[in-house]
Amino acid sequence: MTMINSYWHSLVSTQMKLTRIPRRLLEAAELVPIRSTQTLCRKGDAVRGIFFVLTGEVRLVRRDTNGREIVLHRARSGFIAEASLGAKCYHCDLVAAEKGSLVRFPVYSFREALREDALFRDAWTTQLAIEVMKVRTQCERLGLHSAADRISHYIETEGKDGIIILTQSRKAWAAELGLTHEALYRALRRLQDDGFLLIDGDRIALRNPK
Amino acid sequence: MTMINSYWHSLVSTQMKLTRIPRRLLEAAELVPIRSTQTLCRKGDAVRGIFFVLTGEVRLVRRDTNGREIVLHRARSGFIAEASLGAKCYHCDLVAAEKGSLVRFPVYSFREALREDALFRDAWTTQLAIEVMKVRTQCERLGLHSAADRISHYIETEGKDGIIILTQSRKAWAAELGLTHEALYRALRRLQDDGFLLIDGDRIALRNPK
DNA sequence: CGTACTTTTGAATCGCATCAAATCTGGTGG
DNA sequence: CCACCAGATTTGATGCGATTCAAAAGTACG
Repeated sequence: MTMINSYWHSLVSTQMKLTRIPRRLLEAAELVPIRSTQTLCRKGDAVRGIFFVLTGEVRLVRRDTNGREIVLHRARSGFIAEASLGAKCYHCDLVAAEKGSLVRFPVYSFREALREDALFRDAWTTQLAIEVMKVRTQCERLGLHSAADRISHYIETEGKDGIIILTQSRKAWAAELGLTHEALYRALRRLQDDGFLLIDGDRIALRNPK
Repeated sequence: MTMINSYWHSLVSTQMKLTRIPRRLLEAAELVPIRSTQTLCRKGDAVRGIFFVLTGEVRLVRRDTNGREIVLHRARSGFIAEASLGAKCYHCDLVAAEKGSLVRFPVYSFREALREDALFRDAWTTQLAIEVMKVRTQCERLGLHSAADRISHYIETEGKDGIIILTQSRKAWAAELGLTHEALYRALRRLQDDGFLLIDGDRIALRNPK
């Protein structure tokens, strides 16, 4: 148990760079294996835990009136649904996109830890602020009217030096970009043909990085 | 000065319901009148202050490659650019959309207040979490493919009981919805003609509120 | 080796963007 | 008070791009 805890400790600390997870909070946590497509919680469920993704991928999704999934957030390493800490019930579904594992922190222990550990609190606040900025960037992207613009924007903001290594299928990427998968395939093809993109499997590079 | 401070105090406290702004932070604050279209700060500027809108409207905007404005957030009463507290420089422009006034809190004093006042800190964290959820809702809206869906979604999430009172021009609303103003006008017209909306000036009501 | 899912392409359609232009409106200065 | 002006509102015509529906080929996994 101690070994597992120290495993969490190092992983979680890597993510929240400014501090460590307080010992007592770690001791109250629970390691949860997840299988692909598993729904961890649903919109409306009472908030029982704060989740930290260790491996695999967990998505924050809502559904439109046609039942289509809208992906609001993807977490492959780090907290997910941070905003639920202050809420009574979840505002989205949490769905695993891959097999993996996560840590569940009881809400009560989490709040207690924030109250009593200043470093942890600072890290949490920073985490929330970063999250706000990320989501704003996502809004900015969805505000662009063409598929090509959204693709460029994605590579510029999510990649490094105009290069992105995709960590999801193109179909899933299309959903994140607010496009149908067909529109994404065609836009990628055209951008490649026109010399704006260099595509090699999951590695996609902008030819004219600004 | 005392009177002005207590004026801020009541306004700011109304917004941040869970606490008060600490006295020392208020004393370090500065009242700033703003005129319409004034740019308060630009993307890339060093973060000098945290802004709280008292009256008027301030928008958080970025510009796409064509120079078109993308509105990421509108504040008519409350903090704006909260996420900049943890950053070195602003990540968006702040532009006034109306004449009004705001309070500028020096970043240093703000951080100090968060460190030393537990109630204020809790309120701030809650504020950030709420902001995350709001922006996620905005993403969800922009992920919808049709103008009609975005309009309905807006009324359902931003209005009360299926009724929204617009606090901005339709042109500005169109930008917030990620549409051209023409597309918004036409969609509104069609929704009204088809009996889905009841439009009376700035009051817009859903006919089939779910 | 079969099955489920992704990737890819095709064809048809629809809705939104774009360009244009005619009111309408609120606010300003004469 | 009125003329004027800038911006918002509204309608029209046109074209493009994304959606939709369909289907084939590729791929991963048990």
